[in-house]
Amino acid sequence: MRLSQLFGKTQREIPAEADTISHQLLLRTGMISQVAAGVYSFLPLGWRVLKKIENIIREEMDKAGGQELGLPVLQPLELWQETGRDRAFGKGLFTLSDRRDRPLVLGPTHEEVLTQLVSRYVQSYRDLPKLLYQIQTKFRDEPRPRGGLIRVREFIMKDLYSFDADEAGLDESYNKMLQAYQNIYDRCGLPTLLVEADSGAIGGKDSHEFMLIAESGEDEVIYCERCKYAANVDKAESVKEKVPPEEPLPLEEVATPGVTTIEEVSAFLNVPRNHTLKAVFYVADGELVFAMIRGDLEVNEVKLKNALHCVDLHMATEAEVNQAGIVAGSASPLGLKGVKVVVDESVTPGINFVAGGNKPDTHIKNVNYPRDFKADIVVDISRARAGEGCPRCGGKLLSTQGIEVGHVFKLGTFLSEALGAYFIDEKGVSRPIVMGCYGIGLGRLVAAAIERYHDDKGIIWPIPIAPYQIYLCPLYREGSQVAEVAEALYAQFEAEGWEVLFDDREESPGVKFNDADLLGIPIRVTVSPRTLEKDSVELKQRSEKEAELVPREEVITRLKGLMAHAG
RNA sequence: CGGGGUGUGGCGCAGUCCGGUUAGCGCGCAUGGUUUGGGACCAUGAGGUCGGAGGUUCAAAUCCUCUCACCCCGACCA
Repeated sequence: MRLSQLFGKTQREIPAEADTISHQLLLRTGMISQVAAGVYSFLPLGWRVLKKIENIIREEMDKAGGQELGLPVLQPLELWQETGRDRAFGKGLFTLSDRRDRPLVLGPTHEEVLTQLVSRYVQSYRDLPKLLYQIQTKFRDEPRPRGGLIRVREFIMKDLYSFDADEAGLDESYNKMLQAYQNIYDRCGLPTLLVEADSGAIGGKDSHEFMLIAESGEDEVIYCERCKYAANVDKAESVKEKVPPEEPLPLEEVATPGVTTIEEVSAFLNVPRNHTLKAVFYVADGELVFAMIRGDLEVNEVKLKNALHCVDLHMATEAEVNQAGIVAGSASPLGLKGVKVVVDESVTPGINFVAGGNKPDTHIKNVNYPRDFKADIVVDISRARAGEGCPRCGGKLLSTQGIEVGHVFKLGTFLSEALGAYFIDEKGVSRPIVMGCYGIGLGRLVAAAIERYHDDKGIIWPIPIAPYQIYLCPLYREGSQVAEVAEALYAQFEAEGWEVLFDDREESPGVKFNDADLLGIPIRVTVSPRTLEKDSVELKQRSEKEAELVPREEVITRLKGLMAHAG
């Protein structure tokens, strides 16, 4: 491709909209252009990167036994009502009506349509297993799109769905996909971490995410420094600091004027924070919930949501709390009525806790479970933190930020049951198909790659996903052979099957070099009067500091080496 | 949805508080010329309903009201 002909050009200045590095670079390089919040056009350069990734994904899906198909974006809302997932998605679902006022949705994912399709073609265990996938545009009305391609409302996604006869089959499909995903990231040159993930209120038993570790990542990952344990903080478990049980003492009311926070209680009464009880109020699907946790810990809302099996969960407002006759800041589990009580496991050992008195300026000492209060649910609802113990090996947990670049789920049978996707097994018994689903957002992967591979000059593409592999950079001067040599090299490179961005513009060296760096093309080949004096060209890898002079007759060999090395 | 911010040629910004003639600067773009190893220089030129609607005024980018869009933080988020 001749750069002079390319649609799109680089920008010197950082667009004001962009805060994240990948967003800035995507805009400056002319790879994407914004149309609306969370909606982007891809220009040729950006589209090429996307296609590279798409091809790698397609190859790995096929290799794993997947079959590609096409599914509609436009889907009847009715289908979503059958599985009840219209409620689960809520406002995230883009909806519209046709001319006859039939409600439709723009598919945010395709389990419903595909499961329905599969139910028409799969009747026997002999028709299973099946791995079916699509690479298509999906729509989700995110509350807040952000970070360029990191979180958008319209996006291209690869989704594979597995259909198996039983759990063992699902496990096998699941493992195949884990391997296929690993291959994809390896081939893209992107190191990822496999972490346990929350499957949401709807998911089945297992779920994993692939995380690209990056400071700008919006997810927190908890991992063990000793063993392989790694989990999204939403899901992560941890061994908390133990507090030795104590002999229960009688309850005692104490005056605590103006004291409300755990910090203040601890200081005022001179008790450690892990001897206090923290009360947090939530509203779960309209019902007030009282969550109780040790004072030094924090509530993990995802865990709480799962424990409650609710769709909507938010922290209660002071008004909502007061309405129930409870004093926020001095809330007590004692004598609570008409409120669901969820108690974290940290609270059950008999420790003489300090809890709220349920009237202003009062706390109660020596509160113990279950002597003094009852719980509707006792479960782990605590947030794991770095420094705590690994739930597997007891080692020390660490924390880092990551970008979610893949998510796989064991769905189970709830969808096949809802949509009537049954098959007849060997014994003639009708059973629901066991499902899994496996997604990768392509655009996000592009952004994640840039977050991972860039410097202050621009992008540094790994060769397999670079829009072009070679940046051919002639520095023209009248009366020199530069133009002829460059043209010859261009033809030669293309004949080798390499993808070449030929900077045939009449620009100054500075402009060309800076654009080459900004665009992040892995290998730069410079031809100038200076190099021709020595019958050479200059080779420079974007990832390396130093350039190198290479005799002309050796260029092809050297480049072959670089290409092979980079896979 | 709550909090904060921004809308002025393709991009980045000044001008708005305190209304006043042809709305300015840098980049980019066009033409001509001089340049050519890390974002060159000179000259000439094109390009703007000042987000939108309404209002105040002799006069509005500037003041008032309403509204829209986008960004950031939070809530939210398969």
